[in-house]
Amino acid sequence: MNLRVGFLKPNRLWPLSDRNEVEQMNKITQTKKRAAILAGAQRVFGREGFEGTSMDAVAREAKVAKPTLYNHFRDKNALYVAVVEHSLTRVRSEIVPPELRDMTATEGLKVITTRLARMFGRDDDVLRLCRICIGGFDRFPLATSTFMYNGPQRGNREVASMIALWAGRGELACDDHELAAQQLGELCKVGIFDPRLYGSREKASIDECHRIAAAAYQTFMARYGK
Amino acid sequence: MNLRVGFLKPNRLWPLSDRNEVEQMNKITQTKKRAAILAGAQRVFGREGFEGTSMDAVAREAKVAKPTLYNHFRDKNALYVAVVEHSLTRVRSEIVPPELRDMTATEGLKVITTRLARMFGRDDDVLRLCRICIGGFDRFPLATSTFMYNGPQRGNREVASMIALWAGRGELACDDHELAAQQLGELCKVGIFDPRLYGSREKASIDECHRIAAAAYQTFMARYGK
DNA sequence: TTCGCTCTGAACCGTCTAGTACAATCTAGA
DNA sequence: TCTAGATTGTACTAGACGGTTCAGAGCGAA
Repeated sequence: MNLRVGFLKPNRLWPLSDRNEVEQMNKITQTKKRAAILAGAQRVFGREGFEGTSMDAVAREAKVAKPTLYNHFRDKNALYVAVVEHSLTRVRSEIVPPELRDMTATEGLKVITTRLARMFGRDDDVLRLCRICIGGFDRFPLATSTFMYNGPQRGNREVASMIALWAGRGELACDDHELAAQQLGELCKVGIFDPRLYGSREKASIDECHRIAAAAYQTFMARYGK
Repeated sequence: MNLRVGFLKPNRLWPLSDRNEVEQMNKITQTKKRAAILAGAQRVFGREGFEGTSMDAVAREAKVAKPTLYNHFRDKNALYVAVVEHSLTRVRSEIVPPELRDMTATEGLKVITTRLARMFGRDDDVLRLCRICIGGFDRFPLATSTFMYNGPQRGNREVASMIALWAGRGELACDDHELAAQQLGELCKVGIFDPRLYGSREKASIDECHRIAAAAYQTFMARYGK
């Protein structure tokens, strides 16, 4: 792949700054195009991996002309990183909503396990994002570590802080909150995430997600409940 | 990529059958070369993915001339599938050894969790194989489903049958052996497998594997122990 | 309408890569 | 030593792909 940075034409969009107000007139169309490109690229990258994805394929999937791609993103690498970041912001869908702090451990953990199982079993964006990051860890270590930090680790920290809260209230018996949170997360993947990751099964049904969530809850409470 | 099947020269090796006895004289060298190619290809595929891997790179890694690659494997696809199969046979390293049947649940589960955690935290071949299969699920569904069937699913079945055995002896309280086995497996990944898969951490230390195994054991026994 | 901008489709360039051809060299048995 | 087959290095072909160029079309604002 040619990594040479092309000549920066002044009308290119990617700096996205230093634009006078007149240029805002087509902004809506532009952001629409940008969104279409990101969505299309996310699908193709998730399916084919970084090297397997051609810019022509992205253009086709996004129903956009190829120069438009390069009008919005400097090159394939930039598009890739943008896809990771974009997917991440969409995925950051509160596993731990604020109202959880007012719930008891038994109530709150039911909410958390249900949300987690549903994410692992049914969210296609999460799946694609994971595939993309696994495939790109070698070429884009920064994007991958951003994903790890803002994705799984952030989720774990949030769950761990809830567990700490409940433990502090005497509702759970747990020393290592971090470990407990990770165990809870893994328990919610059982049978519904890995097979999807390897492409060998379809999206789980809502019932199945509930079943897995309930099993995770039971096991977790057997260990850390009071 | 050109998928056209090339002309089959009669001295090509890949049918690996219909060979007269005289041809066996160089068999040792051949199998050595073949092994070198598979090992090298496994490394490169695991690092770079299918599309990111060039046959020249494999030849370089395996310290072999490019035509030798094609002397052993019809094309890149065949090499890829062979790598998956080969890694699988190596990886099929008894998580559930036969002597487990004579152990009690507490003893046996300690063995199983230790082996699982060690595999997830330290085995590079397993890691590469997972990456390869995740990256190739779309192009090689058969290879991936073979991997799922002979890898994770087979492991789960073996663990589940042991759990059933112990439950039958009254040492565990467990109805859904399959689910329990899957939960045990996931618990042994906690914090040591996913980060490696995403390339964001190194191999776990033996101590850390033991810690994770012990935590998995405790949680599992809290739920299913008597 | 004109101005300024983006989008489009197609053609194009340079590079990389899968796979092949070939002639020379090596290896092991007879 | 002879021989058959495997290996090697190099050079080649055909096609795919990243990225660019260009002329023209669409569109909102003044």
